[in-house]
Amino acid sequence: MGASKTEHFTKNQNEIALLTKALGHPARVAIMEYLMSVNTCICGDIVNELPLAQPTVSQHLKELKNANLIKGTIEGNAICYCINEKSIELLINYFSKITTVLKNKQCC
Amino acid sequence: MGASKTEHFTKNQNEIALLTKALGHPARVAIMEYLMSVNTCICGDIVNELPLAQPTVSQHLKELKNANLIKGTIEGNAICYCINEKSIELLINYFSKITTVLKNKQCC
DNA sequence: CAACAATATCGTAATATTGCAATAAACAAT
DNA sequence: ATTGTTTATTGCAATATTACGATATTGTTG
Repeated sequence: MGASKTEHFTKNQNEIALLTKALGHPARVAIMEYLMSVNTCICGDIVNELPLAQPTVSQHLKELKNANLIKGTIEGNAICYCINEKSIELLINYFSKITTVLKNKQCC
Repeated sequence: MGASKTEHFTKNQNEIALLTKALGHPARVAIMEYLMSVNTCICGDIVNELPLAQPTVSQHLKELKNANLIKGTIEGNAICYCINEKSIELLINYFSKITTVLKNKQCC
């Protein structure tokens, strides 16, 4: 069918899936890394950094913003993007919880 | 076109994207959480825990295994699955690196 | 070996994603 | 007001994902 049965899963499971899905594309990982690499918010020139056409980059940015992984504020003509630290921390907490639980197991 | 231009991105970017993409579905997050919730490897009955048909679950397990997020070893008739701690740690390290870098910025 | 149990694979339909050309929208600057 | 710059939206083609019924595979047990 192709449509995810999101209604069968918990709110938290859907939230984690939304975040990780948004990161689940090399172009979007590259965007995050570029936002990370420069020492301020990025106003413009994200497109020039990627091997993709402008509409494609715009679409990827939209998805990242939709998942709350980045924030974008209009700065005159351009738009300033930067990483939403809270989402990254949420992911770190989630994965840390997993490893903590796994520490108390001895299999595999 | 629908095909990701993976060849334009770095090996690491593709690796992170592969891992996060594999997690980017609530059913697969639920599988991870179930593997985490019980105190041993799971032999069988993952299907009963999910609101999805057996072939669908099998497919999701295949994708998680493909991304190296879980390990599966044949145990007689059943298959023992458990989380691959290394991949989780890889993700924690990656996201931790991001927050560390962000700490040295003052924008947004 | 036949019957059963647990997983995997195949085939297929419904839907989603990816990518881009063309175009629009919003603002800046001359 | 016209021109240029930056970002978003639309429309569409190619491909990928999701889900599951039917069937195959593999190992267990009587």
